[in-house]
Amino acid sequence: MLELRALPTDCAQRRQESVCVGCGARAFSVCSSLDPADLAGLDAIAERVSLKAGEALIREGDPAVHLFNITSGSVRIYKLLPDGRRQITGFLFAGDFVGLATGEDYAFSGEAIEDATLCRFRKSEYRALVRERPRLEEALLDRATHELAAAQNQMLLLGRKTAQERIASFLLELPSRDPLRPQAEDQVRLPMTRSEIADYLGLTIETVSRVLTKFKTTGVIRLLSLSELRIEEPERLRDIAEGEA
Amino acid sequence: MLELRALPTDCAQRRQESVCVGCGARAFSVCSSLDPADLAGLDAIAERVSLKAGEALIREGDPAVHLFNITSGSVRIYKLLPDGRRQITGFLFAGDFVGLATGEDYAFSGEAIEDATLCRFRKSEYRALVRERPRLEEALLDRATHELAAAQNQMLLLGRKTAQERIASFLLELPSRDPLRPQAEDQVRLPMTRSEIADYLGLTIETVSRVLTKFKTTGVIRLLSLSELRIEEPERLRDIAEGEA
DNA sequence: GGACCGCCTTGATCCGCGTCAAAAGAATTG
DNA sequence: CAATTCTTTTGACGCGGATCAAGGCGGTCC
Repeated sequence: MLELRALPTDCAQRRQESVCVGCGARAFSVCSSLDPADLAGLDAIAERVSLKAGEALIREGDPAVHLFNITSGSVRIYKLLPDGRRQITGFLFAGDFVGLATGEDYAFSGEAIEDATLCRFRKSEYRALVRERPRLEEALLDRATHELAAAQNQMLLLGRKTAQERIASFLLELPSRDPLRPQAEDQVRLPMTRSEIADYLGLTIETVSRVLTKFKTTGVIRLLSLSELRIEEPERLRDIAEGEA
Repeated sequence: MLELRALPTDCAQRRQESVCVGCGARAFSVCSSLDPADLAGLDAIAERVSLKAGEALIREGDPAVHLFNITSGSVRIYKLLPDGRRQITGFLFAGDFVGLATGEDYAFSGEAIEDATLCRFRKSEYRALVRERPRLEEALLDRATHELAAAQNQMLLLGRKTAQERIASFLLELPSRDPLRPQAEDQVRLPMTRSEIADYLGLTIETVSRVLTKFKTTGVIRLLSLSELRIEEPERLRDIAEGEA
């Protein structure tokens, strides 16, 4: 199947272009570094996948055969300890690449938080393509670099910040994440549950809930609904996030 | 100076080759992916630097002008909160690359733990070189990938493991880190202080000390000196690290 | 609309690890 | 080698956040 698609027939070309060219997430993804000609090459090996909320994308320990680009929705990636303790290592949105930190086997699991659509690539084919497209490789390295910096911030958060500081940091970082839903900086959408926030911040749901309540009663934020809030005093929240309060 | 060195004169060539070709850390670093011809190009832009224990390499917030390859010794990289809380995000050894997770400015500080030697590159020159050497870029992406996987493990550790589990994990990961001092898997050298271990694991020095004492009294490890220990029961330590004890 | 169910909030209690304090080693210096 | 200083160990105590336990609040499904 895949080999057929890669044939440079008019039909295949047209069919494929219609996918990537019209992709709403292209501008935010590594694909943006490909010119139209290269894009066809990507198209040729891309499969579209859609997931319902909660469905798994990859499972820790499985052989890493696929890589993904998220085109809409959101995804959580996480690691588990044998007794079930979970650490969510990232929330990913449209444009994000899944599978960078991957060797032979997946080192983490990934599931859709909300309904999501993705582009799926065979790792072997993707690597071959990357090797011929220096700009794509550069874009991947760039992304890896950003993720490493983000990971270091998260280590600082997990290792040294209090519960209040963690949640303040989280609320400030989130709104800038989903490019398909650009929102005012002080408007925060929480597509994930309290339990997921807790597992991302190294806390329990009770603590997350309590701190949010405290932020609410002190007027720093306002809860519009369970999954929507607004930052009333960004200054104070920033101070809290950096431990200056 | 650098321009001069890059001139392809016989003299410069010889002088440069003598550095990289004889480099004891080459086999473990990204440089290993360069063939002898390319190595000369790297030589041309490399400066050798040596640091005494405690000296700073880069400082968080400074413009990121240099990148480094460690050729001997060890380095700590860390981030600080305004009030001085420190999170060490990594210990680096010979062959490790410093500056991957770097944008315009350094996002972390780096200091030598022990006396160390490094190769220093101007970021702009290094990037230019990388662009012409796909294999080097590939090697960098590979390294970034591994560091990302390691970062996710560290997030799991910081977010969800107990003090005992953290220290057990740490003791198991360390011996494999310094390629210039290959040691039996059960022999662990600790070039860093308790305070640095604590700041790496999100604990206090007191807790680190107490847990090590406990491991000692229960016979899991034996302290040979302050900075040298031996794992007596690797099995049990592995169980503890994964929360199965 | 009522009953169920999953998620979230709130309260009471507990405990692992941080904090504070002091003593015991190591390392460094003159 | 004595004196100083820094690091590590050990002990007593306290607190932030986990755990345990209800209760509230939407949703969804008959």
